[in-house]
Amino acid sequence: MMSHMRYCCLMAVDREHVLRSAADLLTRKATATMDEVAKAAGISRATLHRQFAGRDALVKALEELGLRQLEEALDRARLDEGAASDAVRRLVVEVQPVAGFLAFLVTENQLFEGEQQHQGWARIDERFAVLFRRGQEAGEFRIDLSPAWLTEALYGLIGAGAWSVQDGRLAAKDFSYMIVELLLGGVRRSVER
Amino acid sequence: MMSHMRYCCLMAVDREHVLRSAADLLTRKATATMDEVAKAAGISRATLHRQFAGRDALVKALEELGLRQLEEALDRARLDEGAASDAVRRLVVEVQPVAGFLAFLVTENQLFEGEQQHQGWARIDERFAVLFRRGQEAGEFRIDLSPAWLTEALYGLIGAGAWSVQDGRLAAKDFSYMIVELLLGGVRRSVER
DNA sequence: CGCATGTGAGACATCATTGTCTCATCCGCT
DNA sequence: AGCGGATGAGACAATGATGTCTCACATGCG
Repeated sequence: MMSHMRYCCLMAVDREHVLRSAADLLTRKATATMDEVAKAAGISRATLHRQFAGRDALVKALEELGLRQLEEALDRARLDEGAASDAVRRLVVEVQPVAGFLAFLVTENQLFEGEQQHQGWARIDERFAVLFRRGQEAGEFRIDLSPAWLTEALYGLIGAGAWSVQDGRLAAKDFSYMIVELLLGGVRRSVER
Repeated sequence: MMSHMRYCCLMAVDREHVLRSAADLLTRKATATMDEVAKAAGISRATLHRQFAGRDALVKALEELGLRQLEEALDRARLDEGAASDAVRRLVVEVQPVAGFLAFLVTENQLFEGEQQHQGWARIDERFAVLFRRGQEAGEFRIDLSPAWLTEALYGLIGAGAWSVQDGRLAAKDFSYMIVELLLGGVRRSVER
């Protein structure tokens, strides 16, 4: 099988592109139809159904790809090296390309009503929290804001950033600066800056 | 008309309660059925349909009430009085009761596909931005983070907070502290604290 | 008590979405 | 040119949501 690695128009690439546009669309309009998702991706509904059995399969694939890419971004950010502040900076930079995915996943993850919290998500939560805890123990971060809250807050900021970029209210090149500076330093002017 | 102000079980109150539970539910599960919305509010689907012609009417009412309550919260916060930092603090405190609404509105507001951005929303945006600009001009806030971004970021933080409280990851009493401290001071320890 | 109003439960037709199918077409490859 | 694989367009039934209806019941009021 797979004797020909040449693809007709696009193939493995297409799958990712489809998921990317689906995430973009579903982030804004969670009730979007399969037909709308297909059109947003520039393919027909038939092809969409060939790649993903149904809406559930699409969302699951969306989660898997998003979580995987997010984990890869965290790997690249080397969260356990150097100063925690710098690690946060690297983290946001690496996360930017997947920020759309992250925004979607954050809003959609509790969609799993009674089921257990997707464990892949818990792992990512933990990696964020570990970083913040490390910064606290190193005396670099304040200790009156819990790692769990900082994790949620960073999700929120990244989502807001992705959102703003998508709407043209924020230049993509300012994405990481705006997020990191606000998260680390806050809005208040301080003498040490 | 309206000769009897006595209500059977609840009436005007009920409407608000319905909208409140609808916001809570739809924030978590945007694809929720009218039937689910009705059950979440503790009423029958028939009654829900009597109060709101359909899903669109429900969402529109949701927006109107949410925006109105949000504006009222901003009024109470007296954003133009005293130090900008204190105004931010009052703002978050006043917004907390409507944070669920706000989280819903933020995610759902672009649901209006081609139509114009709901103008009521633009007004609220502006009030936030004015506050941040005032803080900057007073030398209280740093000037390298644009008021527009700070507005979006605060939405994100409030949403994350509402979200965390709803899931029990954050105590309701810590809501405003966690948000305000992070927004104003950031996570980095600084000498002036 | 009798009436009016609002409600819950359910039946029902209608509509939209979904999932599956077929068929014509296009493109890369041999 | 001929072939294989993938696609787009559309038909189709099945499913689910929606909107409207009726009826029985409860509650407040005169």
